[in-house]
Amino acid sequence: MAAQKAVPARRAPAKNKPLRGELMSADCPSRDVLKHVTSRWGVLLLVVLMGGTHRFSDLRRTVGGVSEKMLAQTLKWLEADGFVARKSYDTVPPHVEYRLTPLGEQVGARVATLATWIEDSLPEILSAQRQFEASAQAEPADRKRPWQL
Amino acid sequence: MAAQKAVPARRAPAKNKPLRGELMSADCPSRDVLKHVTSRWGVLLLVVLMGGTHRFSDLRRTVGGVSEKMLAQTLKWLEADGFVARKSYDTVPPHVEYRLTPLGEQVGARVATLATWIEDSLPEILSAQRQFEASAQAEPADRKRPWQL
DNA sequence: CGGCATCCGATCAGATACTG
DNA sequence: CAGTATCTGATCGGATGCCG
Repeated sequence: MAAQKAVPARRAPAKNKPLRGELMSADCPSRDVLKHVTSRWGVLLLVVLMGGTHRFSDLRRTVGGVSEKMLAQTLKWLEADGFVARKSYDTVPPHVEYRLTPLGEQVGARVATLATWIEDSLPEILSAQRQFEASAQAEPADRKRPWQL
Repeated sequence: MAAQKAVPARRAPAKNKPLRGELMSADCPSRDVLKHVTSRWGVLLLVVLMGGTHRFSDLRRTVGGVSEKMLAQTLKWLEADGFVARKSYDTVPPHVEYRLTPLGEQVGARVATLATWIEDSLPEILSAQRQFEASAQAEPADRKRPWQL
């Protein structure tokens, strides 16, 4: 006997939300895709590639701080997920180009929207951060710490 | 005096892109915000909180696989960035509620858009993954593939 | 209940060196 | 130029235990 219910059916739909939430399942395959897409360099790579085809070294130069290893690694993830197409010209000095697939352009657009919003809203965010820090030390709850942090 | 240029001015605008690209700077503060928002649990938390106010244990139960430590950690990041508001009722059994701030709702909406797209497109993505794996072993060495998109 | 502190293993990520 | 391989340090992230 399966001890547990066949389908836990992530609880009754309730009156709550519009969120499909299969993503909340921990074993949902979406998690892996999300991981690649939202990875440190995945986001930046998708944004850059929204601008068109780029070469390996090109990407390396454009995305500040990325190492060759992580660039290759992340490109492989995105390629395996079907978001990036890799084209290799068999010339003397190797020449490889990367571009988004149609699928990649769709996810890239959404990632770019997020990234752009953050950039545009950075002033507000930084302001909110300062406010938080200020009120954080303003209410140490019960003055348990005389010293600042 | 500053030995280096005051403002490297991330290169001429060129004819290139709509990408502001301050994000590509490696030392851009946006990177940190992006890191919190796109972190493993940050994404899921924002999506869940788009559905309204939730308690700590509530979130713990809803987001499959998250540990208390990471939940607390991620909530703190998001709170410090001004995306999440934490409200603590001083009752006997502690009662703490988390909800999105107006700023958080904006970033949350974009994150949710991305997450939703991935869920909806999962069939296509999985299909693309299989295609890749298939053609990957079909061209083990130097067999160039006419990359079909 | 809602945390925080600690220990510890797993994974990430960078520097370096080497290959086609 | 475009990677791959390896070694190592940093960080992530989970389990446990304690406190308010």
